[in-house]
Amino acid sequence: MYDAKGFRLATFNANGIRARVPIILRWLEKNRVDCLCIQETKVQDQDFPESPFTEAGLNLAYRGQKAYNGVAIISPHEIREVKFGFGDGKHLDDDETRLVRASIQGIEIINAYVPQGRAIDHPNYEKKLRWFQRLKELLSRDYSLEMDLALCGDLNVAPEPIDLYAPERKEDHVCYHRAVRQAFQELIEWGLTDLFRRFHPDEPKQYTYYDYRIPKAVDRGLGWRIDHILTTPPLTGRARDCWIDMEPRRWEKPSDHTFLMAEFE
DNA sequence: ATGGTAGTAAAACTA
Repeated sequence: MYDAKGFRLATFNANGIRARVPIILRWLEKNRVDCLCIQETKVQDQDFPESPFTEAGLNLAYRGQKAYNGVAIISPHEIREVKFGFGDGKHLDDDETRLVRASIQGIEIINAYVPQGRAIDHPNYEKKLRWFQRLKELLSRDYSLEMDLALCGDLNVAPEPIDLYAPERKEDHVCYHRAVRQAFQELIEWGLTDLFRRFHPDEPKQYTYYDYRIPKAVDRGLGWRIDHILTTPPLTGRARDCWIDMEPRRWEKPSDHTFLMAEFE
């Protein structure tokens, strides 16, 4: 059922997991990933829809809060060493519902939902930039470049002009402003590879997020590549492909089919 | 058109 040699990893912003359970189950049936990282579950732990997944033989690790944030990992394998937040003793705000770490089949997983930032002159943007700084510190403290590590999730940053529509009009947007792009680059400089871009250099209009307030955003190509899978050198070496699952009009809403996937040997 | 809608959860917030 699952390829014993290979490992398939996916990330998905659910925007409310309770509304997405049927979609996720159907998607998992078709895609058979070894690990699915989810952001924006928007549900308290006591209300998390466990049984649809456990009855399908899947294991879960999740932490959420009422209405906002929330992260989860779903896997057919044992999910080991689950940790929430940065573990730096700071326990700031909503860290524990934005960051979950685990080890699955010997691969270290960091599933992150980076704060969106609201506006570049809003305090939340400072928080977002600090969040990237803390991610970098987390990498230095708890991980090494020799590990099989994937940092994935909704990082809320489009790294390059090719990664969003109308970049010339988005320079003051919290997901494209120079400071947040620089923060992303510092993760890359630590030694991670933007796996999607490695397999699709210079390929435009490959987006993982479409604002559902914009009519026909998918058809009009009004999207952003803000969800990412970043890998350490040994895991990059094992990677066979990375792609965005887009099957237009198969689902009702843009967010229903923007899974980012990677396959490793 | 600096708009719009989706989800959560019960009026208004985040994205």
